[in-house]
Amino acid sequence: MTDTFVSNPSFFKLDATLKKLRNYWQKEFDAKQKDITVDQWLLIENLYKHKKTTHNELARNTSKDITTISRIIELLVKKGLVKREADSLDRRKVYLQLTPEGVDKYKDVKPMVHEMRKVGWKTLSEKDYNELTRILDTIYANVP
Amino acid sequence: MTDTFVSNPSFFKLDATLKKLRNYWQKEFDAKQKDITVDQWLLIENLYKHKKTTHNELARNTSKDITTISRIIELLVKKGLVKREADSLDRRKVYLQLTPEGVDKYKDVKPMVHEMRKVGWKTLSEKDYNELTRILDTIYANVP
DNA sequence: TAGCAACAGTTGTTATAGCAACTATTTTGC
DNA sequence: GCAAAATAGTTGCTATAACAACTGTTGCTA
Repeated sequence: MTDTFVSNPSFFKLDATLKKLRNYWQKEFDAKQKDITVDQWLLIENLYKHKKTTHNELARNTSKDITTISRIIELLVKKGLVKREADSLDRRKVYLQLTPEGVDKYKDVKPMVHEMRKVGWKTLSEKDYNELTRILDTIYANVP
Repeated sequence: MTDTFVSNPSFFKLDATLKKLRNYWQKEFDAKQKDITVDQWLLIENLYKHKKTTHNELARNTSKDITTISRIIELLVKKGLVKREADSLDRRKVYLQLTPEGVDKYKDVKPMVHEMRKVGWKTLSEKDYNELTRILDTIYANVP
């Protein structure tokens, strides 16, 4: 591993790519008046897959801070897309799940997300995808 | 390009990796009481390299919104690390440059940044780095 | 079983991200 | 020349990120 390449700004490149993707997604959401943010979408997607989870599980699944989850969920509840349900045995726990409107939102937005995911990859191969996954997983594992 | 791999969450992985890196850097900065954030560091690094730039140039160089630049610079000015200087010809323009304290901060923090950059890459090769760069650049170019 | 640690979640605060609207200049087009 | 457009930067607002401190609940253990 040479010095020059270590000094190269991969942090910057990750950041720039992620911002480009996030802005693209958000502009498409706004253009089609989906009335959600990218991160709100990520929680909706996760709640659709897991049906019934706690704040903690959602935080782990999405790589988000639990305080951030708490605040995004608050917004989704206000929008009527998510409902909270207290655990009858452990009164500290609150289960989260999509409302019927939340499920509708998922089904409404899902196709355009699928198309947008294709856009970033249109000139890349499955091998590229596996390489990216491998490298990012390795960096993730290397960092304390 | 198969459907399954398109639906895989590369967005999520980028986000998670970047957060891991950012949190690691921030914790190291805090532990050694450098009294800066990761993004403040990125601006300092950029100002050290370019000596004298405008808000606009800095925004382009760092892939940050110009309003974000404006606010981070405000914090750096308050800390005495950056100074603003009006252009004598075009009174709309403000040049930014590091103060002597800003240069000291750069030289103080630079070595640990260099070490931290190594940490993420310790089990990866230069070929991996080139692959990551190529793939991220391609995604960046693919996204409108 | 009393006390305390651990756990689940919320709230306060500061920072970054981005859009819209704004001021103040400079440039352009006629 | 002068009005309109473009440019440089700031401010207001909402959202996400993360830490610290907080409430309330449950589990552990001396």
